Amino acid sequence: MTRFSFSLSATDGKARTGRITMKRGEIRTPAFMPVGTAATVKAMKPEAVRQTGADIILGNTYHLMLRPGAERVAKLGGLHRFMNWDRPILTDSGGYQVMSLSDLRKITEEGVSFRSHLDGSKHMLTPERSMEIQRLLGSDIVMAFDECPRADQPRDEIARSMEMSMRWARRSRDGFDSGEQHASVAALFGIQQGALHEDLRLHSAQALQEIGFDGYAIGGLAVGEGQEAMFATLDFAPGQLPEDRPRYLMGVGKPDDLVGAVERGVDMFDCVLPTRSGRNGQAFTWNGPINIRNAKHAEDTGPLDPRCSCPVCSTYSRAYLHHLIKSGEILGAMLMTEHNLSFYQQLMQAMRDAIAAQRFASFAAAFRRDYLGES
RNA sequence: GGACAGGUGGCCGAGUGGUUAAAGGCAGCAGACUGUAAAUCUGCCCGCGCAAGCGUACGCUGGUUCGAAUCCAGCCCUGUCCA
Repeated sequence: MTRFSFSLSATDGKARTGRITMKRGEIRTPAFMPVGTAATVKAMKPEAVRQTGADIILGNTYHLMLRPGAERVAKLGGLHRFMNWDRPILTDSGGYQVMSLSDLRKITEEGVSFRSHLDGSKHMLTPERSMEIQRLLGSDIVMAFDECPRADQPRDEIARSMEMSMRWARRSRDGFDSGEQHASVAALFGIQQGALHEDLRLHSAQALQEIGFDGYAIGGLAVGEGQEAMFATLDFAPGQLPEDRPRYLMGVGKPDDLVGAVERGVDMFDCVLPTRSGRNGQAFTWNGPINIRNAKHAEDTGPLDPRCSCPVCSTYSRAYLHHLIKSGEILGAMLMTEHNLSFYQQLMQAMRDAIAAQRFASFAAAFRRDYLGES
């Protein structure tokens, strides 16, 4: 059985649909991967995550190395067995925490030293250690260790950071390959940086291709630059990456971000939005996001979204969800998360179908009309 | 009937002469969330006004004072205890 293969079944404009085949299962693309940072997609049982249509979920190197610890997870049989998810898992390398925990870390050429946000203890993350942790976790898709810089950095800083991330990509490749047994079943993705600059993005794409990866991620977007700037970058960035490899836009995004990115040639996504926003009372619908806390839903007996086929929409009213979320009830977070993840998967399926049928442009236009309220 | 304690904005609760339209919390009304330090965070929250501002307001009535939620008197009410 193949370790990793990617095949396209149809393209429509720049949009592509196909599948990634791995030992633990298939990933239909374009794919949305729910985020399960700490060995759990928050508020969801793994079997419920699967029922939403997810083929693959995320875990996080940084969080899992702190708690419960990578060696402990390995001792317990790996992340899949630990959390009861037997399909592919992609693990982020800790690169995002270089940005999100910027007050708690120090960057050197060697790597990044973190002070734990849990207990203040010191931890070093290098490309080599990140590869080792992801191997101990038993990750199927391992991400190279990179630095994800904020959007507001000057060009010089973006260039310096990107160059270092490319050196770290080389070290990630070497570190990954040295774990031969794991490398025979898992895949390694490189991460393009360069923010909004076309020449830096190109330079980064070329550096990654010289090293060679199973897939290529677009990093450093959706970090505060705004959708217009992100789309402007996506007008060229995916095309700088190999056509025959999956292209993964990291950390994105809102439903309209996903449609716009697929339109520009992206194959994979992950984002905390459907899970986090769900817990915070925001539901995504074909007619745009709604805040279920709003008083106007208090006596609304209808579902979150009449066009949604998820178990939540076929069973529970907006009025009930309004009550649960306002009351801080755990079930509210569970049901909102389940709906949002289901909605995201229905959106991905609709995009895959539209590409296969060569009608992506009209699908996207209809989606925007309903979702954004455009005429 | 007596002795204590207490009555503050929808609720709880700080405040004991001016810097008090009155801390803080809750409730309420909105907003944000993009490779998860997030079941989190932010704003508004007496009335009128875009605003400056004006008007009301700390149980009630009266008093002291330049000035009172804060001091004094009487009254009303609540709680606990004693009869």
